[in-house]
Amino acid sequence: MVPVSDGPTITTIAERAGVSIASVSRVLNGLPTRENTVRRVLSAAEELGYVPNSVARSLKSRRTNQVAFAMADIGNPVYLAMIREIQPVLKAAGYRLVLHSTDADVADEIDVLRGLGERYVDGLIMIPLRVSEAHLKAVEAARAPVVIIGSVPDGTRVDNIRADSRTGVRLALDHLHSLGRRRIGFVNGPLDTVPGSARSTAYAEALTALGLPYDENLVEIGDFYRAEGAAAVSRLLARAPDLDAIMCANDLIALGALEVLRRAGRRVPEDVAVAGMDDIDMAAAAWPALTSVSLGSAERGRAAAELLLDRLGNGEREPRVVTVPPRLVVRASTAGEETP
Amino acid sequence: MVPVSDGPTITTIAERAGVSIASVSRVLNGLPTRENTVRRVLSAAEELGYVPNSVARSLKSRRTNQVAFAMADIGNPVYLAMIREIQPVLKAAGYRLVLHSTDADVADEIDVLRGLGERYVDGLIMIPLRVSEAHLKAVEAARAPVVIIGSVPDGTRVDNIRADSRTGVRLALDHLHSLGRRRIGFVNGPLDTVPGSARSTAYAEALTALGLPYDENLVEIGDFYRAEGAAAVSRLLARAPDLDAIMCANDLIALGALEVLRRAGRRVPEDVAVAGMDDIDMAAAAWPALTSVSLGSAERGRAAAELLLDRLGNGEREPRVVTVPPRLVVRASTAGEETP
DNA sequence: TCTAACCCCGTAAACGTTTTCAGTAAGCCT
DNA sequence: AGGCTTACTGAAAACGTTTACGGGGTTAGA
Repeated sequence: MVPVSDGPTITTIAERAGVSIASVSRVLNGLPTRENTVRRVLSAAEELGYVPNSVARSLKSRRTNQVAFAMADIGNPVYLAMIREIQPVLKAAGYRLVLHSTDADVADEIDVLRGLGERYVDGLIMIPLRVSEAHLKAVEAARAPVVIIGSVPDGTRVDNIRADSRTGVRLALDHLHSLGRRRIGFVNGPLDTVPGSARSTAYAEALTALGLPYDENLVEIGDFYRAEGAAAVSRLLARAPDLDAIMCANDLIALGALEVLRRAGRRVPEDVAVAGMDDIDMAAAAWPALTSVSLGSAERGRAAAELLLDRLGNGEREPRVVTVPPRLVVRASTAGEETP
Repeated sequence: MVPVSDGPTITTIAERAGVSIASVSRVLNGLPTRENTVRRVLSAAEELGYVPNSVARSLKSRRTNQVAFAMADIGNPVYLAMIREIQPVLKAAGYRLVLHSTDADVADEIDVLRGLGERYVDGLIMIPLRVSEAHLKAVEAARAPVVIIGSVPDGTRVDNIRADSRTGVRLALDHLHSLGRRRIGFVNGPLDTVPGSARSTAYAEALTALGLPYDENLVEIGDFYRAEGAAAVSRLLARAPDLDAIMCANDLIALGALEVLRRAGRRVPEDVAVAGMDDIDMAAAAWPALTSVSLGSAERGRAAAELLLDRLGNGEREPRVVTVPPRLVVRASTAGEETP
């Protein structure tokens, strides 16, 4: 466990096997070599417990076999679901995963992008919570392939994975409407975030499509976490006590909503139906189990990894945009039969 | 975004500034240099948008500024809690985090350890689910500092972070006992895992200490996941319908237990009290909120990171063992007043 | 004016690989 | 047997840094 003196290198092997380092390299890389040489080199390598130095290899080959993933916060189950898909895909392709948690700090995210110049990774998958001009500039200037999860302006020259939260919100609201709900509240996260703004627009549009009025009293802004979500739901309940459903911009908020409603003595779904978004693992484990719109976190993660690998194999192709369709997962919090 | 022709190197800068690469390097590293040279180099670097190549730097300096974290499965909330602590500590010290998910596969874990020879990281934090002879051998032979989270045999020459699940189980059982529970079931994960075996012993010991008999019918083995845990709880309920409490070897199992009990029409905690271990985020969000023994995942993560950093600064000190004390977090699932 | 001391700077080696290029030995054909 | 091809090998360069070493210029002291 204590750092060993100094590991063997191909030079050590070459000396012991009585050949040149070139031959050693060839043998180790499976290039055609005389049987006898192969044997000598391999046994020397074996005896010495040789392990190739990946740093030296990277310097020469200009590839690190590492890919970075940058997100706001590993604690967020959505990002976690993505990592769970990304990791095996990369691993299968021989890449290691380097993790960056940026706390949604723009400067930090730009740093990551500029850091690509250091060449410690071959590519980057990034999921910025907010997308600024600075981001776009940095992305275009990046020294390695980048895949962005989360919509960027059309025309940005970057591989892009998108969720379709517009359709997603629409699915949920249609569902609530079909259950007879007409006073449907909406609890969102910050409007200056990518998901926040998209879902805000989507809510308004869906109401219009359903012929329901947009009532400011039915909308509340908090943050994408449980505690903040719960607080926002409390405010919403106070302002619009007559609501019969709450659409939450993500599942963490929805979990907070369940808690608040329970404390307030409102039955879910009888009195108030609750729907979330993202379909995180916890949604199924909640009680009542949470109806949620899956935005395909896992699929987006996988798609991002695949897109990046593809790009790493072919640097010159045109940027691609992949949109992952949403899917409504109906559970007890809207359509439940169970009562406590 | 498309890979740029070829980034500037110190050679490029040297040419433009009309100095040698040595001077460039000196300036960039802040070594004493004539004012005039400094200015020329810095402005050349600026104009060229120079970013140092970390691979070349690593090759020379023999440090990568990367640390690996290897665990069975990123999906597990316990490991996640650890990562959340480890990441910022490492980041503050200038290290990047490389993630390995091993699926608890021994061969895979050994691979990670042997991979240290490739020198792509300066150190490793590993949390093996099972600890075999092969592990210990590989750890002792590792070419870079290693910190193991999870007990290893005394005397193993490796920095080691331990939870104290013995005391943890004891805390929970004392608590249940003090609430008047006497038929306390136990749902565990596989006995050949580090936590599984520790908690199994601890359960038996705690019963003895409390003067309660060990009843085989009260013990069931499943796996450390919700679904498997739920199945195990079902079997347990069938075998011992008279139990009045269930101690679960982790919170995922406990969440499964809540579900099964609810379906079975048993009230929690009135009919059956439920306690878990690990105190994952979800425990507080469950309903009823889950009593859980915190084994200090966050603290263990942080301690591991700090121990590794310390070791990276001082390779020769004696291995250290840090034990993080458990803490009982009482919530509604054992001591709740609320009823549905 | 000469020497000593000092300060910068450039040359070159080194880190551990991969890869090009040229050379040698062996085998084959005529 | 001599020339040609083939098959393998070794020397050396290269990847982009850091750093030991020594040389050259300047300044100060004698």
